[in-house]
Parts: sequence; C-alpha cells; structure tokens
Amino acid sequence: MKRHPDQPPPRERILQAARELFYRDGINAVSVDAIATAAATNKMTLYRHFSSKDELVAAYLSGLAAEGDALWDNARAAHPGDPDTQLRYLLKRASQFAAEESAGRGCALANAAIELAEPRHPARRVVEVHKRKQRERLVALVRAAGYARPERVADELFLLVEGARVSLQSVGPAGPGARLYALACELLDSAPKRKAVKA
Amino acid sequence: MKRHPDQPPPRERILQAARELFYRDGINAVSVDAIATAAATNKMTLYRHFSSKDELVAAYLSGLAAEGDALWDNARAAHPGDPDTQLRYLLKRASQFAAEESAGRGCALANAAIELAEPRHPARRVVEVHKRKQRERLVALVRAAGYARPERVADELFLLVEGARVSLQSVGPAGPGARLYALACELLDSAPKRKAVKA
DNA sequence: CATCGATGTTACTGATCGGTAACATTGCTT
DNA sequence: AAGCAATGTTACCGATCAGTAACATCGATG
Repeated sequence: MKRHPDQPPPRERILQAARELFYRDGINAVSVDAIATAAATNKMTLYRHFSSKDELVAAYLSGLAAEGDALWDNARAAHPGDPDTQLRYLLKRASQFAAEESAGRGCALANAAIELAEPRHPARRVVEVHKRKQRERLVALVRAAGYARPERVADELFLLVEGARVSLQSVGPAGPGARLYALACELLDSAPKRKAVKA
Repeated sequence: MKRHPDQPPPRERILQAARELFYRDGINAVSVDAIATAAATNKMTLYRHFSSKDELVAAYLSGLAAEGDALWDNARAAHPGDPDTQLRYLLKRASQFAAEESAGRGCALANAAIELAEPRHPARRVVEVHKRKQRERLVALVRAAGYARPERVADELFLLVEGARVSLQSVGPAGPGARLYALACELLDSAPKRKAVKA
C-alpha cells in the first residue's frame, strides 16, 4: 500500500496531520492512532519518527514557533528600515489570522499551554520561550518605530493580540477580535512619538 | 466514616474540589475519582449528585459565571450612579486577579472552552453566553461613563483583560498581565469623552 | 536477482477512566 | 427500637489509549 505519487515522506505527513488535528480538536483529544491514520500511515511508523506523543507535540509546537518567527523576518524583509510599517504589517497579519475561518480556535501555542497543565511538561517551555521572545521583539520594534514609552505601547499591543485570539473561542469571530487591526492602529496613531527622531 | 463536624454537604464539597482541581490541572486531566477523593467522599456519591462528568463541569462553569456576574453587581452597589468608578473598580479587580498567586492559569472559563473543543459540548454554551454578556455589559458601562465611541473603548478593554489572563500562562505573572490596571487606566484617561455630558 | 532499510499490518499489553451494581453503614426521625 | 434516606465501600464493565513486538512487504541499490 505504498503511495507511488511523489508524496511527501511520512514524517512530514505526520507533522501535517498532527498540526490540523491538534489544532482543531485539541492535543489531549487526538490519539496517535488518529494522527497516523490521517497521515495515511500507521502508528508504528509514527513511533519510528517520534519516540513519544510528547515528542510529537513538541515538534508540532516548535514548527509553529518557527513559523511565527518567520513572520517577523518577512516583515523585516518586506519593509527594511521602516519599523513602523513592519509593526503595522505584523498587526495586519495577526488580524487577518483572527478573521480566518480556520482560525476559530485561537492561538495554538497558547492553547497547548492551557491543555498541558503540568508545570514540568516540556511543551510549556516551548510556548513560554516563544511568547517571551515575541514580546521582546515587539518592544524592540515599537522602540525602533520611535514611540514614546515603548514598553507600554508594546504591552498594550501584545495584550490586544493575545486577547483577540483567545476571545475567538468565547465571543466568536464576529467579536472584538475582528476589529483587532483597527483597534491597534488607532492605538498607534494616538500614541505619542519620542521627541528625538532617529538620525 | 461520616464527618461529624459541621462540614458542608457532599455536593458543596464536590463542587469546591472540582473548582480547585479543574482549574489547577485542567478539566480533562482530572478524573471524577480524584475529585471525589479530594472532596472526602467517593465516586458513587458524586454520581448521585451529578449524572455525569459533563454535568459536573457545567455546574462548575455556571458557578464561575455566576461569580463573575456578582462582581458586576458589587461594582454597581459599591459606586451607585458612578459608572466611571464602577468601570475602574472592575478593571482593578481584574488586575488584582491576574496578580494573584493562585491565578496563574488564567481565566477558567476561557480555558474550559479551549479544553472542550467539541463544538457541541454543552460547556461551550456556558462560556460563550457568559463572555458575550460580559462584553455587552462592558459596552453599556463604558457608554454610561460618557466615553465617545464606547464600542471601541469597550472592545479595547475587553481584549486587554482577556489578553492579560491568557498571557499569564505564557509570559508569566511578571509579564504584561501585571500592568493591566495601569494600561487600562491610561487608555481610559486618554480616551475622549462624549461632548454632551449627562444631566 | 539479492540485500537491506524503510514502511505497513496485526495483535497485544498495561494503564486509566467514566459509569454502574450490589451491598454495607450511618444518622436522623417517628 | 424501627425505618428510611443519604452516604460509604468494593468490585466490576467497557472503552480508549500510549506504546511495543513480531512479522510481512515494498523500493531502491548493488
């Protein structure tokens, strides 16, 4: 029953299936068997690539974190030397994400931290490191964009984005999450700039 | 093995134990046996008061929602006829909650919606109804407090609060969640008031 | 063709968990 | 004391699930 077409190798198919099922149904609610089946393979092959379900979860989350980082790199590449536009570009992307039909379950990283409550769970480290890094990058970007009190502005934006994502589950996609970009832009537009502009 | 001291009845003990365990460890990670044991009773008695684990979860969430509603009533009673002070009182309470040691797991309602991913799960209705009501009350309170564009201000506050709670898990209690009250107050102070003030 | 590594298949274990049955016990009421 | 309702105790069922063993098959490579 080998798939003759140039199908991606099993490891990639497993990661792709894990991505969809973990996000849609929750990590605890998805069995490794279900992932293997969705990946058109079987449990044994899965366990030959990932030594445990926890390791698969860690790989899943690491992949998401890497994509998040790539978004920042994209912003920098798309608008080099223009931090304010980079900032608005990222906020736009976050807002678009919240409006996507397939995103009704919010931030997969945050969800994982909630589902895997054990303080020692390795997946929690991945989430914490990633979110902290995002916040630091945000502070740096807001500062580079010349806003006064960058920590305050960055924290407000951070909470707006996190709140928009989590509230997709409770108030739905028509709720405040849909207006994230507008809210964030109005916040930026009314935020004072630093006196000294960059050379 | 009856408890002679004037102990609360088993139903209340079960709800109290469920409250602590569900919040700390997550709903899916806590067995009904663990709850019964923590409540100093047993599984049979638990099932005589709740026909299923889902019903116990629903009662747990309904209790939390009722407490949330009570907070709004407290605010109104504490500062009658002064919606702006009511608003800041509520934000203060939300900020204090985020700073509590025992609140490191964020909003129990939002967590439940994430853990119980099945769209038909009855617990999701409880969360959605509650969050939507909170948002509506927030809009009404902001409007009553005389702010211009109350929907916008209310949505910003709503997202700030939700974001503060969810980010407790990822960036920790020392993160932006700790500054929720300060951020919200600065937002309110810089928000324009409606031109016509109330009689 | 022969070999070998990767993959597929089946079956199994051990543990956990939601839920139930049957029976014992307690404590209050009359 | 008798009776009754609530509670406690033990044992069990059926299902699910993570993880493993043993063996069969395929595909490329020599």
